[in-house]
This record gives sequence, structure tokens and C-alpha cells, in this order.
Amino acid sequence: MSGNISASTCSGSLTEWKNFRTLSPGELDYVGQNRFEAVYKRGEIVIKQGAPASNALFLVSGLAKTYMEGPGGKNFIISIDKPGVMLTGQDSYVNSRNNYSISALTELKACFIAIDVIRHLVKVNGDFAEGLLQDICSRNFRWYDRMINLNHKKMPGRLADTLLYFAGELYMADEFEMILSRQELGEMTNMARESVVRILGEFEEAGILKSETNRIRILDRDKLRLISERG
Amino acid sequence: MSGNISASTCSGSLTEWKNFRTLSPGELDYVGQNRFEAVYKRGEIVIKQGAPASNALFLVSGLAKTYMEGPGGKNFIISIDKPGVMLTGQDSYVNSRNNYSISALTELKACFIAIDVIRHLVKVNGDFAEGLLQDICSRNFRWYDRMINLNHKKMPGRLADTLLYFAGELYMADEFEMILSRQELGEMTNMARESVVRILGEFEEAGILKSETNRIRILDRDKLRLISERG
DNA sequence: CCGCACCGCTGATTTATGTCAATAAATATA
DNA sequence: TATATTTATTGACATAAATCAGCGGTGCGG
Repeated sequence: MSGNISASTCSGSLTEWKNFRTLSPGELDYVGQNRFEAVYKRGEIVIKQGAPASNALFLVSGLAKTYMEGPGGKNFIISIDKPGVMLTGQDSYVNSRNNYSISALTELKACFIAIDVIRHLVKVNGDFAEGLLQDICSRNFRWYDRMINLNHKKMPGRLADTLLYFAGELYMADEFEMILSRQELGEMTNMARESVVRILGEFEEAGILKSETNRIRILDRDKLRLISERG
Repeated sequence: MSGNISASTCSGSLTEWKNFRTLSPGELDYVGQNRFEAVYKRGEIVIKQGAPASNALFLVSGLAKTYMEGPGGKNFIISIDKPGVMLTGQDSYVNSRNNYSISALTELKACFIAIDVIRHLVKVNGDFAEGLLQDICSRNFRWYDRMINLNHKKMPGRLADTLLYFAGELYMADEFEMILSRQELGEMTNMARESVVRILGEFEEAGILKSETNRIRILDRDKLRLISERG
């Protein structure tokens, strides 16, 4: 369940977050010595909502799903991420529990850094603090979009949006593996899994995309964008 | 439209944000000299979505509405705030435009501080940086709740939630002035204004509250909380 | 091998919620 | 005060979307 945890001392190659570039050699060393890696298989839970939070988490490789477990087993997918952002740790500025769960969508390598280390760096290195703020604020920025999508758009618009995110940001390609189940696609767009199936069918009918079970090929990106914008 | 702007040099009394407490006397002075106040009347716009953003904004007094203007004149109310938080400025870490609008719900006094000043303080004062992070992260934390509310709950639950927020956080009283129109309550809970009216009526019918046009008195907080939790 | 659980898919049905139209109430304006 | 202009309210209706039920397929553990 918890993967293979191993200390790693590759202090010279903290590449999973661009903000590590702001660190001095001494600080890099400090982080490198408080850094642990673990490998997770698809489906395994990396961070569990409600559990005590004592580490910041970065992806070294793979894709991760961040989601909240609502009452009644209904989940809400907050985001799908690839390496490059701080996936969790900010919560520690509010409370000391995980406020959401994170699981592995692919085989994934995670890097844990004690949250005290991060917080210490914020205090002593202004550039690092600024970088963290940038990271957090740009994630927030995307939330505003998401908010409008989920609240002001109907199902086709919401689904179109999500597909465009997969094509444009995650895979940067018009054809990609659909790594989420229809159920999960629904948890991301706030719709029932049956509705996801139906609307994917409508998109296919309209020649907008080709949808196989685990693969999506977008044929008419403009029309998809139109649907996303129209709501 | 833009209120009465006046430089104020009350550098010793930066009480609108608790994070100013982390500043040294010199820094306090620095902020005090780059600080402007303005008074707005109810309904006036303080910050306009899309306009260039060059200042951080704090409330000195009054209530503010933060909202996004979506396409087709449909707005989405992000939050209602009283003094104590940084209302905007964080955006500057992403882009240099306002990503949302802020308007005055009551007569309100706003305090503008050039964003460069804030960013400079983040770099040189670790405690200040930490305080800003705390502020941002605790706002984010409440977003998670909001997300679940808006996505997993039906109308009565969403409305109950919002009313509890007014009673519990904003006014800390079971009876309070409902400063939002039904339309705005709808923009906050993602429902049509007619639905707001209807469900307020149902709540009244069930003896949960007493609803006059501009005033709400919660009679049965427990039942309201139950509705909020049940969804 | 079987049964179990989950997934994808579809059609029928029910429910939630938005929209429209009309009136009343409140508020602003002359 | 009278009049215009929003805002609140209500009922009837339309539609979006969830739920239910059922089917075949797949992977997994006993």
C-alpha cells in the first residue's frame, strides 16, 4: 500500500520542482538529506484524506489524481497532475491533516519532503517563498476557470472542457489514452457515469471525436472548443 | 465611481491585516507611505475584472463581494468578506490583470498597497511570507468545502450552507440583515433566483427560519445544519 | 472453474431545476 | 406624493440530468 520508501541522496538533481532552482548549494544539500522517494502502482493511494500531514509531495514521474472523498462515497476529482507542481503540503499552513487524497493513475514515483523543511526555506529564502507563492497562485488561478465551468456550463460544455484539458495540457496531443474511467470522468465534471457515456456518444455521432474505451482521438478541436465556450 | 482616494500616513495603525504585525518598524513605515485609502458606497465597484492589477487590497471596514463575471452576464460570487483578509493581490504572481471583480456590499473603506511593496516584503521578511501563505492557504481550504457544497449537494443543502455561513462566520448571530438580493444568493449557490425564493419559502414553512425581504432569522439551526449535511 | 465486483453501454422513468409569464412589493426618482 | 424601475414572489411548464434496470464483458480471488 505504501510503496517502497527509500532515502535518496541525489541532492544535485532536485528537478521535480522548478522552485528548487532558487536554493543555494547548502540548502539543496539540506533538502536532499530530508528527501524520500517511493514508487506506487496504478490505483494505490499516496496521500489519504484525513490522515496526519507531515510531508510535502512532488511527482518525480507519472500521473496523479487529487480528489476529495465526500460523504456517501461520492468523490470529487480536484485535479490530474503530471510532475512539476507541489501536490500537497500547503495544507500545513492551515491544519495538520490531509484535506484530500492523492492516488496513482499510472505507475508513479513520488518525492516526499518534510513540511518543516519547506516551511523553513520559506522563512530564510525569499526567492523560494516567492516561487511557492507563484505555484500556489497559479493553481488557484485555474480554479477560477474550473468554477465557471462546473457552475455555469451544462454537461456537454463541462465534458468538452475536460477533454480539452487532457489534450491541451496533460498530453499535448489530439489523441491520447483516457486514463480515467467514465465514473472518474464524471467525478471530475460533476455528472453521472451514464451521462458521460451518453455525451461521449453524442460527440462521436457529431464527428467531433473518436472514442474507444481507453483512448480518445479528437477530430474537430474547434467544434469541441465551441461547445466548451457555449456552455 | 472610483471613490475618494487619499494618501494616509497612519503608519502606526495597520490593523486591517494581522500579517502586518510581522513587520519591523522600518517596514511598517515603508508600507505606511505606500498606502492609499478610498471610501466606496454600496454597489460601487472597487476592483474590475480584466483591468490591470497593480495593488493589493484590504478592507478597513465594511463588507465586500468578490465575484467573477462569466459570459452572458451570469456572475459567480466567490466570497463575501469582512475585514481581515487580503482580498486581491495574489493574482500578480500569475498575471497582471484582475481575475475577478470586487464590489461594495455596504459603505466600505478600502486600503490599497502597491503590489510591489507586498512582493518585496515577501522576499525580505520570512515571517511576512509565511503569514501571506497562511492567509492564502486558509482561503483555499474553505474552497474545498465550497466545492463539495456546490457539486455534491442539491439546492436546499447549498442554500442552507450559505445561510449558515452568514450566521456563523459573517454576522455570528442567528438573526441578520440579508445583504444579498435573491439574485445574488443564487449567484452564490448556483441556483436561479426563483429557486432561492421557493426554497426560502420551504424553510419558512418548515419552521426553520423567518424570512423577510432583507432580514433572516434562523429559528432552528440544527435542522438547517442537518439539511446542509444531508445535501 | 465459478462467483464477484467493476466497467461500459443503453433505454425507460423520475426528479430536480431552469425558464417563462404575470403580479405584487419595495425602492428609487421626479 | 406620484411615477418609474428594480426586486420578490408564484404557478405552470419545459428540460436537463440523475436514477433505475438490465445486458455483456473483463479481471480477480477462491
